[in-house]
Amino acid sequence: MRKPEQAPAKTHPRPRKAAGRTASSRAGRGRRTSRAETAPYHHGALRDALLEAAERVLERDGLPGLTLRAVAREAGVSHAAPTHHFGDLTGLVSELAAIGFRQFNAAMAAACGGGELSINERAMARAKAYVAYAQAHPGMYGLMFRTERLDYSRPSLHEAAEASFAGLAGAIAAKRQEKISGDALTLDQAAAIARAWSLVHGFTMLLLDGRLGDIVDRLPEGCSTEQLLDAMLKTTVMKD
Amino acid sequence: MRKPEQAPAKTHPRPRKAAGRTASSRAGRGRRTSRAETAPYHHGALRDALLEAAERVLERDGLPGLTLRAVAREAGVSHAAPTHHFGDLTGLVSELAAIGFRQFNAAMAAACGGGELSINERAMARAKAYVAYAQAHPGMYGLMFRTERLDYSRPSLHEAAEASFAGLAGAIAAKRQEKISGDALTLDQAAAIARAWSLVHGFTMLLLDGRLGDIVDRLPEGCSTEQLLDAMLKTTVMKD
DNA sequence: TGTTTATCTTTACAACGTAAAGATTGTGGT
DNA sequence: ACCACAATCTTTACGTTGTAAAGATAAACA
Repeated sequence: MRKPEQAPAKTHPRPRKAAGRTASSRAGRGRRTSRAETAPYHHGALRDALLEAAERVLERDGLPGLTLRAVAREAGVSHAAPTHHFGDLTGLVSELAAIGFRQFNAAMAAACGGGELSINERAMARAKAYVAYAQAHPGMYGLMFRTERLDYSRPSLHEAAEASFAGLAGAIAAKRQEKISGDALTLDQAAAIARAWSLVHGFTMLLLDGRLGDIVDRLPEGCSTEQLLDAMLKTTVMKD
Repeated sequence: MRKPEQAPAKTHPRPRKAAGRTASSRAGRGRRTSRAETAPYHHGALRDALLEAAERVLERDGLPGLTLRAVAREAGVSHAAPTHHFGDLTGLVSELAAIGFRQFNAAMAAACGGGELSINERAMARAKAYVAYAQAHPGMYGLMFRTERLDYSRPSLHEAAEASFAGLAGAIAAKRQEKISGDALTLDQAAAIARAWSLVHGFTMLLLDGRLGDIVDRLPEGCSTEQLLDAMLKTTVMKD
């Protein structure tokens, strides 16, 4: 009864057999203490478990490996279980992206720290945290910024992504010592925001795609990508 | 027997039966044994026809619609025909991306024009051509810059992409009135190149993803994205 | 002319997303 | 306590995709 799934995966995808999951599923029906390690018919917190499994699959196998069935295997449930919680692949991916945006925002907020940093130092710290998050979680960052399968009409995703934008705009406003009136921008303000975001986002994308490799390889001895980022930002960030 | 191909298309994809296909005589060879109406078994120039079909499919249906079978349908051949010419989907996509890079480079070179522009004007023209190409061919641009399924070990793709980088680096060098010694860069030079590329690339990606919508909507009356790009570049491009 | 080779088609298979129906368990009403 | 109902998870099924392999056809070549 359990055989049609978890097939050998003969072609190109990573075999990467699911580790555990052997004697678990059909074991105890009688006792229902909800503390047992055995997987009962009702998981109890499958939705969160699926999202965690999805993040593992994403960072391990990359975006093309992030499939509904792979996530279900990773979580140890039937291949159709995710559908019930997320509707379809777009739903799962969008909820995962929302988590990513929250992590991302938290990382940048933490980098800004308390009040012991100057405005300029905070802007630099935020930019570095931006790139650092993407390097630490390339799968997540790719999911958030390069997938067409995101449904921004989902409140959780829309909200988390909006917070990301608001944080950026707020930082720019603080640097210019202006207050942004939520509904209107001058051309200069808009250009400053677009410039900062485009610069950091573009650098991150090119870096993750390995397209800056040609540049990094030609740097003087001992120069890292962080120094490159630093040098790149120094003239631009300082002048807004 | 079953007729698994070409009939159903029940869900979203377009049926779009092969239309023309009569003018496939296409000379090229000494012998024209091709019947006037019926398609000859041997196409004659299927490789190029597939690439053109792929570009049509891409711009019409987007990246997710660009499948081997869809391209074969568009070209009016069997679903396995592309495999013979490109090996696999990565091969087809990579060759198409190479074409995209060549179009892209040609567009930027044309925008720089002859010698009637100043160095700064040429840099601006190049940046605007960059964004304009992406807006005119969003599918192609997405294919070139956001797909993981590219095989840069293919000479055609590697070469075309390399030319893109060389053109950019050359433009920066011209602006700084330096000559770049192909094998080494100072940190300042590298930062200038990374800055220009990141800025334009990031802006383009955010624009195509609709993530600048919040900014554009808050612009003063009658401000277009071109003006935003202009304002964004003006301070930065001018100072390198 | 006959053979060989390149090109295209047919057939086949595993993986995928998704819909629908069945099985199991938690929950609320009486 | 009991039972109907709803939520959760599994099975089954279908159409899609990429890709391998074998068959058919036309061009090239001896």
